[in-house]
Amino acid sequence: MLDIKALRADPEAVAAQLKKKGYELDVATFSSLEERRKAIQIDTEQLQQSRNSVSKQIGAAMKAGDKDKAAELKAQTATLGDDLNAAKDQLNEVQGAMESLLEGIPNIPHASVPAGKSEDDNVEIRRWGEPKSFEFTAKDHVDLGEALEMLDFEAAVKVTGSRFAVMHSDLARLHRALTQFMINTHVDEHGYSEVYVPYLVNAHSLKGTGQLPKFEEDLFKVPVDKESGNNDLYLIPTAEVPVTNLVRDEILGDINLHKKFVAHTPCFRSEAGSYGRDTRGMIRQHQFEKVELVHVCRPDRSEDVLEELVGHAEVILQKLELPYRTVILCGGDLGFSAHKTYDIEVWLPGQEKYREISSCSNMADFQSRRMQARWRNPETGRPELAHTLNGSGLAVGRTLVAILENYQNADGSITVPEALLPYMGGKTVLAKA
RNA sequence: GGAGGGGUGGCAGAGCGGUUUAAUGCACCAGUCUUGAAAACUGGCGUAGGUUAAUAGCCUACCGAGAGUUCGAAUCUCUCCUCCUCCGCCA
Repeated sequence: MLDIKALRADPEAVAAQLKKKGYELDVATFSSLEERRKAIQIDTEQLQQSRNSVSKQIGAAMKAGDKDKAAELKAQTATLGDDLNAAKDQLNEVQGAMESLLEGIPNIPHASVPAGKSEDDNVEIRRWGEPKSFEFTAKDHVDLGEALEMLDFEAAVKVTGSRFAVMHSDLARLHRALTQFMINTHVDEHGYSEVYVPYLVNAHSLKGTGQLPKFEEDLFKVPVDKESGNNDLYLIPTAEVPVTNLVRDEILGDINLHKKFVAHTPCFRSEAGSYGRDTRGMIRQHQFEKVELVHVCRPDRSEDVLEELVGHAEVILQKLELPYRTVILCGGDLGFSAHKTYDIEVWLPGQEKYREISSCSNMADFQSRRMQARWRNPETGRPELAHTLNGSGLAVGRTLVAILENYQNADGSITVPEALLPYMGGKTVLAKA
């Protein structure tokens, strides 16, 4: 959510910044709504004030035993109640309208975000590693995994449906090894605090991180009370939701506020609207594992923290010796809540393309404002909004895809990356039994 | 799943229809005293919104959440959430 005070002060300036994101802010609607809100709120509060004052006088009269005076004062309030209720209704309506308007406005992009409409306009920042040249025709992970009889999409269709996967034996172990390797690296070498969180969350949390109310169709909903639908839960689309919401409604006291969490969770996405995209293989699934990094920091640090965060994610690919490039997202490709985002794209020989494997974003105060995540600034002594950031470190399923395709051998076997050997119980190669 | 009891400021804890402007204690901050500290004493000490040049005043709201009764609700009623105790079931 944007700062309504900034919007009031200069809506045109905010609109100009949002334009970079391809979002047209309706300044006229905002301004007229704001004018109504102001008038109605002042009116309502004045009515409340007079009611409070009369009630107090009635109380005093009752106490003094002056029943006539009390009755007389009561008579005065005859229409006050109705007027007040009417005013309150109006106020609720206009405030509700203002809130939904605000909730629908995306975050403002950082000054360093390049202009552009789509992912084609993202700007490459750096490359690491050289795409390996094979002396044979490189296969994609589906052909490799199925030939090894370790990856089975048909079984997943039978058990559940499309966009799910079943993994067997050494491949399942490699998948698990990746998760352990990533978490250990972030905890032992990057100083993250490991956290285990629920995979089902309430609507309040999703509102805090910005998935609701706008993107409900991307989520899997789990009905709890079928009749009222009031307390329905949602499967998390990313650990960002439960982890970032740990600081919701908190005022953190740390003098140099900086929390770093790492969490491994499955992620569930309905992928509504992506029919036909990446239908082959494990690239786009309804369920996938992800190791997520979340930072909560003081506002003046978030720019630097974003650079640290991207670096931590990149280390995983470097240790796995997987070639990648890092891009900064252009305004048009930036997510709803993001202030600035770097994507890390890993080289996939099967597609001969760099594909997204991590997305690291500074949300600035956009999420904090929604969820009232604050810290006490020792310089002012007052609670101020913290900044939140998150990034994949990394998407486990896609990393597995990258390993299959980059570490494939001519006979269809897969060499285990050196960094994962300690987790593989002596296995050095994935080969057909 | 059944029975009962709770949710009040950073914490503990009173209040159970009307000067509540939420007592009191602890913690915290400032001051007095002191060479310094402690103790003692004095004062301060919530959050959000509105208005405003203002982080000055003033106003409004907030006692788990929402709705209701009332001139007036922390206090009464209803619904929900949540915690605790006991019983049952259970990885």
